[in-house]
Amino acid sequence: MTRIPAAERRAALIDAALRVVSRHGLAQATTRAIVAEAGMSLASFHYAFASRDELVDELITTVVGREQQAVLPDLIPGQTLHEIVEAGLLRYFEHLRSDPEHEQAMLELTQYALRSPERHPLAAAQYAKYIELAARSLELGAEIAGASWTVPVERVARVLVAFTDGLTLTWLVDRDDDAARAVAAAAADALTRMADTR
Amino acid sequence: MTRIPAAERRAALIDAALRVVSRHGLAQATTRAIVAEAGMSLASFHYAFASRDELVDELITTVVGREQQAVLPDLIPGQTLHEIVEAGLLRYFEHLRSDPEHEQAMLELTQYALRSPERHPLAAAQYAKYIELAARSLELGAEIAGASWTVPVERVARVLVAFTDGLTLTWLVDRDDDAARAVAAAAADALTRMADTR
DNA sequence: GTCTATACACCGATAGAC
DNA sequence: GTCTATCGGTGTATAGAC
Repeated sequence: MTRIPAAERRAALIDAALRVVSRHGLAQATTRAIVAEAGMSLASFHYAFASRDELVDELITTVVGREQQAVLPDLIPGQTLHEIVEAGLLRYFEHLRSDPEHEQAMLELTQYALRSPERHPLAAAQYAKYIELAARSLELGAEIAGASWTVPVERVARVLVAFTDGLTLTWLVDRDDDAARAVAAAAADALTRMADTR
Repeated sequence: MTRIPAAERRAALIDAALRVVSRHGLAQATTRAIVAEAGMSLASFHYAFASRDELVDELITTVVGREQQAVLPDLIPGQTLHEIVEAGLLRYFEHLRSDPEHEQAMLELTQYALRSPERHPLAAAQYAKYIELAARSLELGAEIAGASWTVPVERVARVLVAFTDGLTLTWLVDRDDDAARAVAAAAADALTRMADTR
C-alpha cells in the first residue's frame, strides 16, 4: 500500500465508517469492519485515530453537518408560505426515502452521543446547527412569500426540526408514505400559523 | 438461591434489563450486567432465555406496551378540543421530563429492532399499538369537546405519534423545556385543524 | 435447578518485522 | 509508515459439580 497523508486516511476511514454504520448500525461498526470497508489494514486505523471513540466523535461532528442543504426548498416566487414550507418538508421526505439508512445512521449517532455526558454537547451542537439552518430557510421562505414570522424564527425552526425528526422516526418504522405526507402537511399548517401571511 | 419458576425469573430479568438499558444504554446491557442487576448468576440467564436476543425481543414486545396510559389527558367537560389535545401532549411531556432515561431506552429499543429484518415487525407492531391508543384518546377527546374529526382518526393519531416522537428526540438533545412546550402547542394547533370544532 | 468454572469468538489496541 | 501477528479483555454461551 502506498503512503497516504494522515488527513486523507482519516477522511477515508470516516467515509467508510459512515457506510458501515448506515448498512449495519453503529454496534456493528467495529474497527475491523471499518478498515475492511476502507480497504486498509487494522493497524492503519490506530495510525490515523487514537481510538475508536475518537473516530466516532469525528463522525458525529463532521458528517452530520454535510448534506444539510438537502432540506432547502425551491423558492419559487408567487408561492404561498404554506406551499413553500410544505414543499421543503416534502423535499426532505424524498431525501429520507432515497437514503433511509443514512438518516437511521444519523439517529443512531445522536442517540449514542446522548449516552455519555462528555459527548452530549456534540449532539446538542449538531441540533443547534440544524435549527440555525432551518431558521435561515424559514426567513428566506417568508421573504419570498411576503410574510413575516410572528414568533422568533429560531423558535419556529426548533418546532420544524422536531416535526422533521418525528416524521423520520415514524416513517422508518412503518414506511407509510401517505401518513408521512400527512405529517408534512400538518406540520406546514402548524408552522404557517406562526406567521402573518399577509 | 431458592427455586424460582421460570416465568417469574424471565420477568425479573426483563425488569432488570429495562433498568440497565435505561441507565446505561442497550449496548451496555450485557448478559452479565443484566444478571448482576437482577441479583442472579450468569448461568440462570440462559436457563430462562435461550439467548440475549430472545430477551431483547421480549423486552421490546412487553415493556413498550406497559405504561401507554400515561398520555391520556384529563378529560374535563367544557374544555375545547384544542385544550384537551394540548393538555394531553403536555402530560406526556411531563412524563418524559420525569423519566427521560426510560423514553431514551424506548427509542434505542425501537432503533435496534429496525436494524434487522426479522425484528422490524416488532417495532411496527408497537407503533401500531401506539397509534391505536392515540386514536382512542383522540376520539374520546372529540366526544367530550363536542367536535368531530374530519380526517380518519387513525390518520390524526399517526400524526400525533410523529409529533410526540419529534418532541421527545429534540428535548432529549437540548433539554429546552420552553421549546418543547412550543412544539406541543404547535402540534395541538395542527391536530385540531383536522377536526370540525363546532 | 442452581451454581462455579470455563470454552470460544471477537473486540480494541499494540509490538515488532520490514 | 505499513504491514502481520498477537495481547489482554470482555462478550455470549455452556459444561459439569452439587
